[in-house]
Amino acid sequence: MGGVNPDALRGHMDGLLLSVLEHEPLHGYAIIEALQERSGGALSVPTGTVYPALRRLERVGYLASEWVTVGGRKRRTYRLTGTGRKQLEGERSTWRAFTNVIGSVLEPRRTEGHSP
Amino acid sequence: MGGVNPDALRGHMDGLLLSVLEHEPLHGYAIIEALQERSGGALSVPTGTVYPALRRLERVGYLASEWVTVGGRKRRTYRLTGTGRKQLEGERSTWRAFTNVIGSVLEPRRTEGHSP
DNA sequence: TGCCTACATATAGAGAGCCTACATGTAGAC
DNA sequence: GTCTACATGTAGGCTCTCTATATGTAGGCA
Repeated sequence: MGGVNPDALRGHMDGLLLSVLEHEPLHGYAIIEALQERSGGALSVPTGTVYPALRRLERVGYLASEWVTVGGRKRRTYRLTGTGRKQLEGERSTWRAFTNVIGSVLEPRRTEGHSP
Repeated sequence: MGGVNPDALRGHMDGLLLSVLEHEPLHGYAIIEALQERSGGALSVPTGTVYPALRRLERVGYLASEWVTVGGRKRRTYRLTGTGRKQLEGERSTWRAFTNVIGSVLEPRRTEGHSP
């Protein structure tokens, strides 16, 4: 449990972050919780990964952020931009292609398949 | 063609290499071709990735190698060891878990159906 | 009052592995 | 003799993720 190999996460973090922001803006801390919840507890992404990644995604224009104060606490709330939304679509089709490619090599007999 | 994001490959290379060696020993160059063939041309893994990776896998005991001369050409031929075979099993179940986790976050509640 | 936990953001530095680019060499075709 | 395919290998760079640390607020509780 909680056991996703960090190396394997490489290159998929962006899609995960964009995905949890698809329907509502969230701040970093809430994003981490959302990832954990959506994955059934399997994803525990440390703050040192998430905060820099969010800034990077904002820098390239996929996200936009603003400071919001709630109950005396300051939160930097991120939302998807238009290009971010397009990028999310791209991440999803890339993901499907990726799983097909790796799957075809790793488990040659299985042409398709998602669940056991 | 050749369109798998290098970053995404991180942490999956081992499984791919072990997998193509499952049923027969191969040398590095042939492994690269096998990866390309099995993936339908999508995987073009450069020599600078494969050769060091094979050495690493040998160092940790998943592979064993020997020099073979064929038609005047020297090949270092790799084969799976016993632990390598076990590791391959591990890589496969890790892969299934990984796709489930990422998939659950990236494409929530879409288990079937296939809309464009 | 002081302490602890949960909430919340951020950065520095390390680590690892995949890539580009280059170096080296043989065999066979033309 | 030159070119392509075959074949292996290393050096150095890049980038992302992680660990560890720093900072600060709010609320419960003894």
